[in-house]
Amino acid sequence: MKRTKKLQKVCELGLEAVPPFNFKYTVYKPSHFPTKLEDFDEASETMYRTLRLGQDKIIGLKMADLRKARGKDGIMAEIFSNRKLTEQDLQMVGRHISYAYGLNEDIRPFYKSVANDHSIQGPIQNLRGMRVSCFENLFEILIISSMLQNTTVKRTEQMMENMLSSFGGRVDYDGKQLYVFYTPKDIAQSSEERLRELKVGYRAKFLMEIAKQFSINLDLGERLKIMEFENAKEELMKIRGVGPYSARIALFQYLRRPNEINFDSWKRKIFSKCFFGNENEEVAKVEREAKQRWGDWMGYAGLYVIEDLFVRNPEMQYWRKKE
DNA sequence: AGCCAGGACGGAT
DNA sequence: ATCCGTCCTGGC
Repeated sequence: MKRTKKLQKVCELGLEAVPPFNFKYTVYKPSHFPTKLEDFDEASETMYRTLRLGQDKIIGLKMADLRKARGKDGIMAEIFSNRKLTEQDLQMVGRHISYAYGLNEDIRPFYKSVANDHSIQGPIQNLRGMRVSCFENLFEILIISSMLQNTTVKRTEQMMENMLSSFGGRVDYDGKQLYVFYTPKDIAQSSEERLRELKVGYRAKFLMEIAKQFSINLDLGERLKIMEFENAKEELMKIRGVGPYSARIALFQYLRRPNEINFDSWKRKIFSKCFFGNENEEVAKVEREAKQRWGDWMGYAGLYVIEDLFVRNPEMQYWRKKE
């Protein structure tokens, strides 16, 4: 059991976003299964989230709407840490937040491109300014994708919690206790048998391989960011344990490619119902229809539909856990 | 008890 | 190119 680290407040960082910007639903996605890596406080509309900087610096963030503080679109981030931070460190934190939440992306071309599709206008009105969020690095998002594979969300949550409580760091700041994601080395130094005890099943082997890859290949994520999407997809699928499903998650979330979406079991049902009025249409048909309506913005449109559904029906979380 | 769902792989076709 | 058995766990 790792000791809890107390973090002290270092400073604040105001990060502007290209308008329109929806703070709440950019930093907080109701459809995402909860982990103790972050905590969204509904009452104060504040997002707490941890981040690792290099080997030994741990960051705790407390993020709020920049509009409240300065009347501008963006994020006001209070930064907590276990170490003294240099100017360069702060720049890295700022860049991470900006990229993770797509603050510099202009999403108006998306709205324009789907203006003729009636079915998406409600979600766009309700969530206007929402972007894809991916606070994870490539290693982390691939671990999460692996745990989403071939199982139910309920079990994914269990696997995440088991792995985080065994290998993750623990921090305490501003009255919140959160985990910090483990590093590739933390896993690589462990063993497949140990992972199996944490109920990750046959994934143990894959998780171990991914961890070993990333403990050698530290900048794979950055390399993929400057590649063509199709080449990046190929590179991702060279990693054992990463197939089309996981690659798509990484492409959509981490690389921010706007047309990627997996019509997995529960999304297939939702979109089948949405397009055809019944839950039973097959994946290929659902995918064809989505492509037809939303073209290259298929992933983004899907995100708006799903998040809107979860915002309006909080009980969706419980429905999905069974799927 | 046995059977199934959920991705990825690897071997067979 | 497509199909099939296998990996693992929890739920029926």
